[in-house]
Amino acid sequence: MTANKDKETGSERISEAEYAVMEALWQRSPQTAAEVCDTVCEERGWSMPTVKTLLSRLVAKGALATEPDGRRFLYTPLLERHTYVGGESKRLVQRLFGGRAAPLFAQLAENEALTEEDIAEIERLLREMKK
Amino acid sequence: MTANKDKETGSERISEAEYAVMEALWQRSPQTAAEVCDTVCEERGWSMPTVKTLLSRLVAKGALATEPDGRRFLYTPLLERHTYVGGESKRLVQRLFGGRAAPLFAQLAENEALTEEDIAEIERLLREMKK
DNA sequence: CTATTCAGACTACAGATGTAGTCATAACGC
DNA sequence: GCGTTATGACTACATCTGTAGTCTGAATAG
Repeated sequence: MTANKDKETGSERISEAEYAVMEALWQRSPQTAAEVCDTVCEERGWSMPTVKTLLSRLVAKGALATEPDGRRFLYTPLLERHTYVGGESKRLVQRLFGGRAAPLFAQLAENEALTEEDIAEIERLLREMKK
Repeated sequence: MTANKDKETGSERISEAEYAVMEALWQRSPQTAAEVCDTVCEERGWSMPTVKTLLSRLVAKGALATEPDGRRFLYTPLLERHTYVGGESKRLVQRLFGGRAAPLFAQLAENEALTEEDIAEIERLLREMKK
């Protein structure tokens, strides 16, 4: 997985369209191209060629693995959702908040992006962190 | 400023290179193109034409205003840093965390991206929010 | 066995982005 | 007033991203 990790932190990033495909496969994999399209094409307004392109690019980026199944491939993520999401979060914090999380939190609080459930959850996490 | 706000939330986004230019002008404005270059060119490895292009694109996007000063322009942000940063934060949360902030917080906590100062600050903010 | 199908491989193109070069001219300096 | 200069306007090109079309042939179906 080390090589895969390099891909994530290197210059090849997963684009937003590619992320939508990854999300579908994180939820359920392995899947064929047609199955992925069933999952995302209606909601994204894509057609099958689009999905196939994105899958192909993700394979080239090392984010997906392929397993032949008859004449088609079964696609499986090599890049974990957790890894991707963590990288993107950290990147935003570093890029816009000087690497500090508190200003981000303040920003979200100010935008009323924090629900009561969020607050309760964060408090619980803070308590755990103090142990 | 309403029109400007539309620009931010519309399809025209500020790219990363453009953001670097904005950051320089948020720190100090108005500035001329040459002054902006003095600020960012060495650190980014850019030359003057690059900065000029980015400034020009930002003006076209409505993020910067120009004021003639002799044969050159003084550039001033129309898009506030606060607005931009808030939009990007919200966008990440919506895109990767289903619109919920707590999972983002948990992610940052897990990545050891939270300093003790961050935690203290967040606790303070939580207390204020409960008033 | 044959006809059909479907999915990967390959291609296309527009727009966005990153980085930079060229040129004309109004402003500047002497 | 004249020569110089700096800067905006315009252009260039490579890469990335978004979206999709075409084609071939191996797998599939009958």
